[in-house]
Amino acid sequence: MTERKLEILSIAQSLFKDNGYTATSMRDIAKAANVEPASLYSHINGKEELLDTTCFSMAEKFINGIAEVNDIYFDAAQKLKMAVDTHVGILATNLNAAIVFQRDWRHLSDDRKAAFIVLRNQYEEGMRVIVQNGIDEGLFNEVDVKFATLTLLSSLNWIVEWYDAEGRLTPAEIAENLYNFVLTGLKK
Amino acid sequence: MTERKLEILSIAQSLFKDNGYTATSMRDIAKAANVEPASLYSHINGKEELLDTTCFSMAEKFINGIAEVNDIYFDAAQKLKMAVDTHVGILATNLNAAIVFQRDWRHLSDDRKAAFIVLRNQYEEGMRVIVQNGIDEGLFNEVDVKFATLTLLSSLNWIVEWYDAEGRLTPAEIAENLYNFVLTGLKK
DNA sequence: CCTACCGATCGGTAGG
DNA sequence: CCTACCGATCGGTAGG
Repeated sequence: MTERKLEILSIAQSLFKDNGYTATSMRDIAKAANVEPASLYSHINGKEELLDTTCFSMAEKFINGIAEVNDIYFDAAQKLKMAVDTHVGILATNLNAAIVFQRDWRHLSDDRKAAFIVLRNQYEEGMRVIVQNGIDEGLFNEVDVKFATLTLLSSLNWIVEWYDAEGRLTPAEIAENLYNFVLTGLKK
Repeated sequence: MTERKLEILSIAQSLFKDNGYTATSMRDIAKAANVEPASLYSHINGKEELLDTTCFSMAEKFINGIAEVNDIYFDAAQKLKMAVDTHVGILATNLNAAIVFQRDWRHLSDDRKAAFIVLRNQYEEGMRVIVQNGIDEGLFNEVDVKFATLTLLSSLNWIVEWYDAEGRLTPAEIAENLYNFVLTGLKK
């Protein structure tokens, strides 16, 4: 990927984040990139490529992250901490792309969408393994694994809705708060 | 609101849920309603009215729900249970509208969006009050209230992504699982 | 990276 | 609820 292509991708992600993929036109992207609309096509094949690259490059980061965590032989509590840390880190350092990845993958073409969902399920499965490990090791309560993992992931994913790089919490602090909350709950 | 208008609204919500507000055209809605596109305008003022009505009628349901909970003088744990129950109930019985409400409020016009955000903050504040009550009453740990409420709400909101009316869990069971999870966490 | 332009589709209106 | 139609905008191409 050339530098200019990366620039255009980054500009597009910022616009997609603000207005959504569908409501962002190639003319909007061109304007933000200070070129004529037609000029974009010497760098990219079309609008969907921008969405596709965003969704799949993010999916790859998440899958590599969870694979790394599950390759290391610590107990489930430590693995969970690492997974939460990694997840929050990826979101925080790729915030625009993360929002697009979460919100607009539905607008991929049918076959690409199917491929995306496979990766998404793969990641969720990696998380479920950690929760199941925790139960097997006697560290976690005997919760409904599917349900608990979904709830955990929802907390992780919602971060993009309020995370602010200039806010009072660093990604590491967010990850720690989240980990503690998921582990011990509200009850005194 | 006439019966036919409600029908059109319901059809629109179903299409918005599948393809998003922006990617759904008036022609799509007309086709699904078995009328010509121009005929829709004898029932509604325009496309945005469909989104507006959806977002604000859902917001109203949520705000009424939390107000009702906070008006009843039980302890924070019971209030939280009621709030979770109510929230899940509203999502489950208005699933299409709930998805649109969550995903597409960003496409409201600027002033309506501002009004919407006020209502949204009002609801979040209602939830924060419950969490704060719990801490004050010595029932909950001294968590970061803002953070905990956001995490709680994320779990509640994410339900729409996987809830299935024909699935194995009823809304009441989902609410109970969620409440238990948020209260006690994973750790044994 | 530009000028010039394409066919398709958009939300919406006039008038009945 | 329909026919007929509007101006605007869409993603993208031809050719340089």
